[in-house]
Amino acid sequence: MTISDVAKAVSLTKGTVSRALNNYPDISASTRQRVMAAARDLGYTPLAHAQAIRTGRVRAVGLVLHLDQHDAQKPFLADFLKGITQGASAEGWTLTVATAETEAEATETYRRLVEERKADGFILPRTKLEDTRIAFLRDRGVPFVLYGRTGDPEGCAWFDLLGETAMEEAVTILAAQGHTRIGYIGGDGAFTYAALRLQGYRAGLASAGLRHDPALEIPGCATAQAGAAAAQDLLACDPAPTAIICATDLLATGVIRALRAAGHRPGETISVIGYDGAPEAAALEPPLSTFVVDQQRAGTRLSQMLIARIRGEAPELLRETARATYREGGTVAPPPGYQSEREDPS
Amino acid sequence: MTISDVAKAVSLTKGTVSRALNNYPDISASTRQRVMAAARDLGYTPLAHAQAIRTGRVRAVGLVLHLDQHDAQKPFLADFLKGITQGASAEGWTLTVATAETEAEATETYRRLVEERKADGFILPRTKLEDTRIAFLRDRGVPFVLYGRTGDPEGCAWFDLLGETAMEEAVTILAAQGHTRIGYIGGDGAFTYAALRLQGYRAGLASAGLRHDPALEIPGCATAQAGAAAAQDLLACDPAPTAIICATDLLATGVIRALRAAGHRPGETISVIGYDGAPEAAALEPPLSTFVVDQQRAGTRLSQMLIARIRGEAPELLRETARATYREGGTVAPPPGYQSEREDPS
DNA sequence: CTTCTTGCCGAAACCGGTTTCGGAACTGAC
DNA sequence: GTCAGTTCCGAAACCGGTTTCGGCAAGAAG
Repeated sequence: MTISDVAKAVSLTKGTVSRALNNYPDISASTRQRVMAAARDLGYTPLAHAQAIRTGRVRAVGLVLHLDQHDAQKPFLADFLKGITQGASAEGWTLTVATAETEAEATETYRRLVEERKADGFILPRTKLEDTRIAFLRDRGVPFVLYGRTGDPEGCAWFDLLGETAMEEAVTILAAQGHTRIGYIGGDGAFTYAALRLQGYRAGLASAGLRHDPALEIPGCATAQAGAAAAQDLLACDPAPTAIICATDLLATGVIRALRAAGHRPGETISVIGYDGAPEAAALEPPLSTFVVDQQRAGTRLSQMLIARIRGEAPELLRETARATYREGGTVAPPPGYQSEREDPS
Repeated sequence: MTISDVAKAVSLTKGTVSRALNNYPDISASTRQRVMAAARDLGYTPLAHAQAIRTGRVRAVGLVLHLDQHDAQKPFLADFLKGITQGASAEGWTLTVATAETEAEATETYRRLVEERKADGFILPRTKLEDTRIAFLRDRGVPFVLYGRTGDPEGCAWFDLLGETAMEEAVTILAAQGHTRIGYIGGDGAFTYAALRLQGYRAGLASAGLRHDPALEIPGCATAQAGAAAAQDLLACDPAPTAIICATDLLATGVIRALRAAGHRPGETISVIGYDGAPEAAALEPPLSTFVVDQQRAGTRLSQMLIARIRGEAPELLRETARATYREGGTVAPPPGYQSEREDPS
């Protein structure tokens, strides 16, 4: 069933049918109706690649997953993909997925997808402060949207969650419970989110009127093991923190394991707050108190924004942030022996 | 950089260049060398969609993820995708991903992908005994490969794991520890894997010389909650089972929660074996003893087989199975009070 | 020296769409 | 009644490849 078949059915030329279906203004309303009805009745759908040869658009968004061994993105991948495909298919677009392990392999993959034109643009997850992917795509003039922010935002569109706000809120929550020594275990500093969340932690301390002790701040942790080791270091401080904020739930799982091994009971003798809303952390006993990210919505917005970007929208107009919502688990409690000083207006 | 540019550079026509690059026999070796060198130097890569218009192939494998709320596939998705894309990209193919929540939406999605020709064939995960997707694609003559088996294998190619063998092995392992009353909690009966694993459980009982008690067999569980409820039912049996085999790790997490709530200590007072190798189950304390599935390899084989199928290989020649490997966690122990009757050759 | 192959490449059709261009028919103004 | 301006569609070029077909030239056979 080609466009020529439709043209024959309505006794028009394929060029006219094409213009009718694409809402060209030089087609009369009656003809347009007739063509559209015939196309529907005959079950005609244009071949995406046949259109692409002239329009240059394959109507596909690209996503290259960076799957090294410790990828914190894994648990949310299904929701994220669901969001992307929903946003894309609402516009008649599809999703092309590829994977890469190293940064070099990733660049090579982008290059291949661009040259073969398997995608019209890309969603870039896990952005870094200095990101070679951005440089590469910017250089080639390929549209892209960041999931996260980056060092040089020139010409970049993005969607991101305000991790810094969440970390600040975490400090506030813990301070309200009476904690004064709050530790922080941060993520890999190459990623933008890690820097922002660390800033948020510090801002939270400041606004809570708490002193910033560099010894309680352990950035640069990428794995659950690293989180566990960092937790041990924090426990060795004097005085030890009574609460620990983790930049990711992955770190938090390692932290909780280490705390248990050290004889602590998270949610009783010590408090822990994570970030992500990972299912692994929700399955713990007690469930981790954490900030839940709506990955599906992120995916949807990203694909919508990317399509807009490809259609010519200025990147400066495509910058959006959202907030993660705090989910009470069971790992937050007042510090041991703390007497809540209730407000007493009398 | 088009094929015409290459043709101009070597003073040939684009038809000749095309034939040279595609290894047609009527091109002299010297010319072929010259063309290929020029193409490489100029950085020429054919546009996939431009080729597709004549060849009818877009060189893309399709995958429609069935993401209802209780999708057991989520945790492995990253590995699975990694495998698929690696198998595909080795042949110069890519992966087109879509999602669907209901079966009707899935069919509609397949239809759209087929009509727009966004994929040349499909990998069908989570096969059912009676699968509407198979009927649909078979009817349309669209190539596909099953991840799992199905009721009517006519014209089907597949890759699958021998879940039945694993379940049989699970019984054997538990019987060797001295268990005689071994419960089984099975998955949703609509899926082929559920029926096969149940068969494997029964076969294991038979070969271990254990009586099959229907009361210890609770099939049709889809969620962790259902698993927890089933565990409570099993504990209410008289005598209660001393070990429980779960068709999936998802069920096992619910089972273990219920067992704990009932005062049991998995790995001491009761034994549990799962299946899948899910990270959530590995994060438990103690880690779940389970059968680990190499999802990445499954993905790789599936994409390789699908490409072969699309190239014309007979489906009967594309049927392959693999085995899940048992991973000792910490949830298996002899039944309480059981004295191991050691082999005593004296 | 013919004639028949064979090897090798050019020319052109083709795939299924989109887009440009030009002209016929109709309209309205004078 | 003429003429300019619209409206609307046909014709054909075009996108970037692939594939078919035919023919020229060189080599082999007689």
